[in-house]
Amino acid sequence: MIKKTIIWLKNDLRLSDNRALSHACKGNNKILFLYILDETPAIGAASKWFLYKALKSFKEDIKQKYNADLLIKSGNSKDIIDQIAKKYDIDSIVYNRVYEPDAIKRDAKIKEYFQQMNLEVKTFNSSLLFEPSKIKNLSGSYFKVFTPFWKKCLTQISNIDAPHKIPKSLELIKLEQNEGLNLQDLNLLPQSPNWAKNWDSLYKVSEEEAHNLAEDFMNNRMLNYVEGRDFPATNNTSFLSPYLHFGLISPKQIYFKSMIFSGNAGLNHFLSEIGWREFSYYLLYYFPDLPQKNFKSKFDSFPWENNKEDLEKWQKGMTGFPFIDAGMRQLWNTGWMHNRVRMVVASFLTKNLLIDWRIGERWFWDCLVDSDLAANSASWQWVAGSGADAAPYFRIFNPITQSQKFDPKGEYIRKWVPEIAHLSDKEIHYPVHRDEYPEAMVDLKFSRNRALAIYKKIS
DNA sequence: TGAAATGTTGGGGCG
DNA sequence: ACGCCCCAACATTTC
Repeated sequence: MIKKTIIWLKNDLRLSDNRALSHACKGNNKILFLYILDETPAIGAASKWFLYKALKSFKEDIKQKYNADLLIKSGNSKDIIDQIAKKYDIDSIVYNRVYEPDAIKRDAKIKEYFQQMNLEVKTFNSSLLFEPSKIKNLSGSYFKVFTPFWKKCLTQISNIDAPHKIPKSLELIKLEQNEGLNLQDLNLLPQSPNWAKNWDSLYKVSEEEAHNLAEDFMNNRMLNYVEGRDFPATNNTSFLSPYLHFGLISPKQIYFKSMIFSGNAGLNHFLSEIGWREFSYYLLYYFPDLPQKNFKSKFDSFPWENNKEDLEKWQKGMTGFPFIDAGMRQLWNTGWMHNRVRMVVASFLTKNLLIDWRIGERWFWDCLVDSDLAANSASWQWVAGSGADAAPYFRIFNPITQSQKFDPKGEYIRKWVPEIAHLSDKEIHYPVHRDEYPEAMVDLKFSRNRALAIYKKIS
């Protein structure tokens, strides 16, 4: 008997190691590829650009490999699936789980609804190495500190099943003419101004490219990862974050690919970065308010100043601190910022400017191509000190020292803050008022001590 | 996945 | 030769 199956795509825009897809291809199934733009949560502007490219590539891939079309819809997921299920006489719905709190709630309702309608609903984990519900500490509760969490995960890492291959062939449900939307109709691309007009040269977005990046990283930079990862002027990180977020590559694929470096320090470090991603999802799973609420409630009484002009200077990269401004401009112009610099600008915003981490989180959310609710909120809380296993309150980065350490020749600064590119390697780290370039917006010593006093009081 | 303040040590200049 | 001081350089403590 032939079963008609919807494969409901979310942040799993790939054909290889797509657990829901490989399941749907087993047995006597006819498949309908469905993508619904159901913004839960609302997607940031830069991420929308990446999503557009990812969908475009996925659409092309299924066309080329299976001569399949992607049915694109926008709106309420349940209503849309319901309508399609009825129209095409669907028997079964399969999808890979997502782990954002609102989406979990939404999907639970959807699953229940269709099961009651006697449809088969099958879900899979295709975006995490470890299912959050399966990792617990000895007392049966959840880990709140990264190291023991990751240690526990590592004891189970050899159980991870190998990535699935791309299904060779599949049967299709024939779509009616003009069913669904054109990709353009989703309004994912910026119009006026089109700030992403040169982004095609920055990102090739495809499943194939995700694997190329992973391999390029492993072949050329993994061995130097421990040291190299900290220098924003160099290209020593994997650059995989947006591809991971939208599922153009899975963490299991990355893990298996990286096994040739087994035992290497670079690999362990790299895997622990994957581990932080897992930990972020894990925390979000057990503490669904993570994007809004301080994990440590002591921080609820933190006297944030939230000065609007200060925030704007930070957002525009006009703080007068070259390293900070380089980072903020890299973010604005490219939708990405080097991890080392993310920590420094976040520390500056929360500690030197006393601006609420949630405001910084929102800015990153809108500007990053790799915006990820779990990673973004967990990381901002980590920097602010309000998070689980957070940086201690007194760990305040000095943007000048960080600049001297991690951009010793000022290459990163020169690239993004050209107004001061003529300064010497020595001078370039220090705030200088030059023409359009502003004076330092705060006194580091003063603002540091002010933050210390406040943090000391509330913790 | 800090930085600054404070403490300790040891070499060298000097009377 | 010796004690004294200075001050890097490193170590420890504190925030």
